[in-house]
Amino acid sequence: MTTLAEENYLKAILKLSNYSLDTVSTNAIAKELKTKASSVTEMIKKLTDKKLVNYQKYKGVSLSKSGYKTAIDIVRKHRLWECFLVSKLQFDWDEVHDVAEQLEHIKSSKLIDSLDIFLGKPKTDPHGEPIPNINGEFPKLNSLPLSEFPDDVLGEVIGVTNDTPSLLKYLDSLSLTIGSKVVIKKKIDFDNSFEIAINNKQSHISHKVAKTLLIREL
Amino acid sequence: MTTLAEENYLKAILKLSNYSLDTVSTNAIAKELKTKASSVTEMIKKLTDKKLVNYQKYKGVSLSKSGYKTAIDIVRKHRLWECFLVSKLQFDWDEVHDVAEQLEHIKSSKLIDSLDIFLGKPKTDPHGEPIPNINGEFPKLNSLPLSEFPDDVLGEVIGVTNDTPSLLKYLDSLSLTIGSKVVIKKKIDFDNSFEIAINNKQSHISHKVAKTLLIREL
DNA sequence: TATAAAGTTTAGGCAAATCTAAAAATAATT
DNA sequence: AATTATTTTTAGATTTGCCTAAACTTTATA
Repeated sequence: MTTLAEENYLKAILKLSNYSLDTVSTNAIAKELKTKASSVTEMIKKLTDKKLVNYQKYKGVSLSKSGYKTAIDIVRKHRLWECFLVSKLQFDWDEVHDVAEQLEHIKSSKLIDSLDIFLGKPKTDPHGEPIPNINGEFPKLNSLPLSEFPDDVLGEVIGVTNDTPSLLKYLDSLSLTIGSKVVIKKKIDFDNSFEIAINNKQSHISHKVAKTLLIREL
Repeated sequence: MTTLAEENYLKAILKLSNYSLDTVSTNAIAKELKTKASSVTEMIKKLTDKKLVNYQKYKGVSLSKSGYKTAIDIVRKHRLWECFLVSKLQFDWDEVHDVAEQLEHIKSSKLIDSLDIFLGKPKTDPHGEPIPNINGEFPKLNSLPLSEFPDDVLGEVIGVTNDTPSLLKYLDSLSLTIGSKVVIKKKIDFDNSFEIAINNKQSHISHKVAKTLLIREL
């Protein structure tokens, strides 16, 4: 059985490895979890003992197969609970994160599988992030970040890969939400920003914001 | 903010005081939480510092006003989550306890109040236990334990004040579930047991079981 | 390629929550 | 009322997860 702290470490490693089995550095984990590198080293040892990660001193950690599955299950729970909060309890999409952060640690496979069915086995959470299925596999969503989307092609926003409330509020203010139609009009080389049309209305966004938007070609 | 351990102590004290502000002994708490009296003493000191209980050495503890409200809120959460599991996720009533035990510690008043509305503000949980409202008040349910119910009067089972799975399975096997019609036919003095009719079918139950059944006169 | 800088680990402590064993207070019994 | 039994508290350890400071590796730079 994994503790709450262990689960948060596994989740951080999964995120920093871009949902792969790639190696992640001690400092990166410390930064992600707002803790100290020495604490990370200690926890890595415990995770190693439990065979949840592979580790070599000074060389970084990577998730083991079972660590990967454990971490994916937490992501699955987090995203399903976000769906529940938004679609059943009328939460706004910028209010769900902290509560889902708690709910993701509830241990009951019957609970999460029933919830999945109750919600109609959603493929994405309210921010458009893909939800791993019961076997830990991600659905394929044929989408690209806006920052990599081709110019002058009509696309639809299907997700936001960051749920910082300030970003979500900003996007709301631009009417740049799930379902919005977007076209890249011009790329500004100087700062990598974008002139775009949102539902045919002219606008401008930074590269940092463009990276967070998932777009599907229409 | 209360820790998980603190919340479990408050809940135990509330239960042992019969949902009052009565004094409870150290040993009783230790037994309820399957821990040692010395651990209880230590925790009581912390709860005292946080003004959640009133305490005098060797004289037992009682909940303070704020401790009572905190404990009642946990009970409210526990019972609302049980409703959710049974009515929305198709759990059986004998499967909900362990999961609700985890869910009751999720901290978000918006979550629990939305859940309450989503469920239609239920007055009782799947075992018939009353659910405190948002102000911590119990609904009145005009019912009695079967052990105190008058003879030869038709009643309806509206609750079971104990959710041990073995009891619930036993009650299922007797068809003695919420909504069943019962009449006490005879009290057996020797062991305080009861001859009863369940939906007009003759049966026999112990005093211990009769105490757990909440009956409303029809 | 030596040396400085950055990253990582070890050593030693701290707080929360638990335990055992022993001491102290209260309650029960002769 | 004195003694025994029970209950409660204290003292001292243990585990988990975190911290700071110092030591050690690796990487970058002059």
